[in-house]
Amino acid sequence: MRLPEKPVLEGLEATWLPRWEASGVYRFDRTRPRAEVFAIDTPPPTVSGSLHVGHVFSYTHTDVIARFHRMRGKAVFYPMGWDDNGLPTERRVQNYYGVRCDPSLPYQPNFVPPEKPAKPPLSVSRPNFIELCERLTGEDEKVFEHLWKYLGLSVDWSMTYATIARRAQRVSQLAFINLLRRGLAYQVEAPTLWDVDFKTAVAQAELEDREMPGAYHRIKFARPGKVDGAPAIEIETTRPELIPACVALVAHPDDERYRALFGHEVVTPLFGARVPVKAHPLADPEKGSGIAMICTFGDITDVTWWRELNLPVRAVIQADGTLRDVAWGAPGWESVDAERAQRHYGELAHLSAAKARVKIVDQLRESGDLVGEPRPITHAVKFYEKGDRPLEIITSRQWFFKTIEFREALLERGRELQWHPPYMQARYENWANGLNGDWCVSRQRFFGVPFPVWYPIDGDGRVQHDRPIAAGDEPLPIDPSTDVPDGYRPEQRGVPGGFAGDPDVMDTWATSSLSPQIVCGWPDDPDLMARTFPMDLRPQAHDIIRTWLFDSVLRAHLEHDSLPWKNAAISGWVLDPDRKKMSKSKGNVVTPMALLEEHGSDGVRYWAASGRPGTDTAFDTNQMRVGRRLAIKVLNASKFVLSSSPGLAAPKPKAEAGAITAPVDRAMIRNLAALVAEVTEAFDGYDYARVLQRTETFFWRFCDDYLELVKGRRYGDQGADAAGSANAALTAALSVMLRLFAPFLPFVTEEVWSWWREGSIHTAAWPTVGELDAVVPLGADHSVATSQADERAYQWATDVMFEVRKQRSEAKQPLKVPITKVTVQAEAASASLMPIVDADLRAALRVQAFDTRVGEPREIVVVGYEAAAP
RNA sequence: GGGCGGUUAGCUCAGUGGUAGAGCACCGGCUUUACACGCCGGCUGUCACAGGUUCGAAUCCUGUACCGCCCA
Repeated sequence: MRLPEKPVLEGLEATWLPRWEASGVYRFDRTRPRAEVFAIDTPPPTVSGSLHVGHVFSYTHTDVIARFHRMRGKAVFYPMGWDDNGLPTERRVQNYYGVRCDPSLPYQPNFVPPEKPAKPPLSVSRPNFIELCERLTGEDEKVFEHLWKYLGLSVDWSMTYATIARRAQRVSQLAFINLLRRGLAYQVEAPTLWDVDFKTAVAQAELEDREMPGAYHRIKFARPGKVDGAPAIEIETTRPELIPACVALVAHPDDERYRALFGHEVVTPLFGARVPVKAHPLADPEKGSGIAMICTFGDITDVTWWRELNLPVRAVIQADGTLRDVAWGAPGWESVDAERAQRHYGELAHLSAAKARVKIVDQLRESGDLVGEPRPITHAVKFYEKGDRPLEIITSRQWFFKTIEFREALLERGRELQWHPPYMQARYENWANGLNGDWCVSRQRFFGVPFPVWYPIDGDGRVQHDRPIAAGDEPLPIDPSTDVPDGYRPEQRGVPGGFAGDPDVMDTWATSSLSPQIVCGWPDDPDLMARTFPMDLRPQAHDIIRTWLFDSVLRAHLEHDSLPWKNAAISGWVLDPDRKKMSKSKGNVVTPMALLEEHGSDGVRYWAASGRPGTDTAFDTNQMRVGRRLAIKVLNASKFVLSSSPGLAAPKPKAEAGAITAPVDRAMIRNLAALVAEVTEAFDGYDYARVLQRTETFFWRFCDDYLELVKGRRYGDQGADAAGSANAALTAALSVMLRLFAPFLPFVTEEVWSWWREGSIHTAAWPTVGELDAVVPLGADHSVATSQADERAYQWATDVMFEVRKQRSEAKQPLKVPITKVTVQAEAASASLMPIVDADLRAALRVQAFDTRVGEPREIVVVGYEAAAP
């Protein structure tokens, strides 16, 4: 045993990280059967950003659980992933290098990116762009890995994956092909949510509502045939620029005001298009004038009306968000006055929706079709969560995964899953019940997993999207923009009679939702799959229940007819002192590395692990200081327990431990056994915060009360046997408490363990009640009566300590001044305990004598202090 | 508008029917032979509000207010 003279926390990370790496304590043992494995589906952080304190928070929760199961003897399967796939990486690369992707350019083999971001942005080919993405994410991943290791995550770094790497692409494409074969993946030309800046389709899961200023415009629709005198129909709309896209008006079937109009036609203002008036229950009689214009497409209700009422398409918004050219009078664009329509529309074409709105309001005002003035309102507008302008609905060809028809089965899967905390399941149910369409999985972007399909090109040069040529399983992953389908030659690409690759990439969630399959080796490593899948735990934050969690459940349900994991542990967020979510955009994010260096990894982990599952937690450096103090206390208390003769300059190993015979020692050990039972159960229920809190409380009382009480005795005041009992109890308790703390404070506990034990504490066995029972000698001592008597003695001793300490404090007497006498009056049951603890108390409190008598009420009085030396 | 969570000491939070708790902060004391990054002690409350159930409610029920989140 080698005890440091002055143990310190500083440098423990630098000491232990390389040793853990060298000894492979966190390496997954893949020879173990499924029952002995604990498999964790770790969230791959987005590499394009930077890790913030929220990541430190939630990843610590997972690590604490992983360490608990490792100590319980499980082979912990704990890989880390990097989410480098998709739009965030694209954006970061564009900004970092000052480039933009132009898919029409050829690949430049020796391309060197500009040292400083180019202005204006440099156009590069798609392969060059992807190289830059991989290069930058590679650098980011190194920084991330260093932080994770420094934090002490017990990840097996030999199993790291990336969501854009070949393995993830292969899994993603294989799963897609399987769905395609089963008819569960399909493509269709349909109105789809569309971001006009990113120029891509987006899914329902990526929407968010934002409160935006807008205005109701009251607009007249004329009734043909009754040119004069007949009252015009007035509708209200927030999007008057879509009047040229109007295909009908709609009112509620029961609305008396409009019932007579159903089946008749009205004429759009400015453009003179004849449109029918329809009835549909979704029309809200309370809203505006009770009759609405249906455009193709202003919002998702328009899509519903269009589909259910079998209306034609008259689309004006194009992919970039501007109004396209329209030839009024041509088929589909009939007008009662095509020339007038063209004149008005000509002023709108090529304007953005927002600018067209301003223009058309002028036109309506001039033509007299605007009733009154626009009425400003605030309303919820749908945005792509990463977007800057409102979503449009654009008709395009997109890939979908069937989702809606599995709604009930997915709800059942949600009920099958164990949620921690349980109420998070409501988020899942809420989302599943609110789904209004299948999952749109194609994205019109560059950096992502391509769809492994091509299309034949017919003799006239038309791409035959309804006859996709799917890649076979074996060559996957493939890139249809460079690879060639079976039966074709490269030079046939893009020519009549040849083929064309699918140009889109998959929604990143379509790949991320396969993280269990990616890490568990599906389908290429069935042996690993059998040992790890379905996994034990999915840890994640609650904001991505509707995306990552839901999609993962869907994919496992479709591919394996099972849940992907048994448990979902949902972390809360880190809130700043104003109770707002910490985020980069608010500028309130703290650099994690600086925190770890200032407070120590153990200190930061203590703060994180204090946040209960699912609960949002305030960012609180004070808690990190508390954690740091706890770690220091562990060092010092351990040194005391393990040393003897502390008066000597160099501590020596303590005397041999003996049989635990002193009642207070037995009581402490039994209390610790009760703690072990309680916290083990809490850990099994994923309530790590309770484990930490209970263990901490016990430990601190152990230091302040038990340690002080037995200090004199363990140095031999009462003879060798009495010292042996104290030393045995101290040592056993230390061993157990260190292991209870090990998942939370991996550095300091490993340091102390290394002073006196072989091997890593992190592969040591989790403490059991049985091992503590075993250190107290078996026999009559184990009777309930003896246990209770021991506990009363311990309790009585702490009561006396408290009272005497209080009086000494009130008398402002230094501890070194001996108390000459303490008179004690107590009920017989307590007074009779005095002989058992008398010697311990006299040493701990510097009391020369206790004068005890039976009586009530209980009174403990310090009679006097020895006169201080002159 | 619907749903979920929260509201306890100045701050951060425990506390699932039985005398309101911890840490931090604050005040006083103590260089004590593991630790001054420490130790001992003290102060601190309309448990958001209003009803109800109960012998008894921070805890269970109903409603209200406010905060946060999810979904429309």
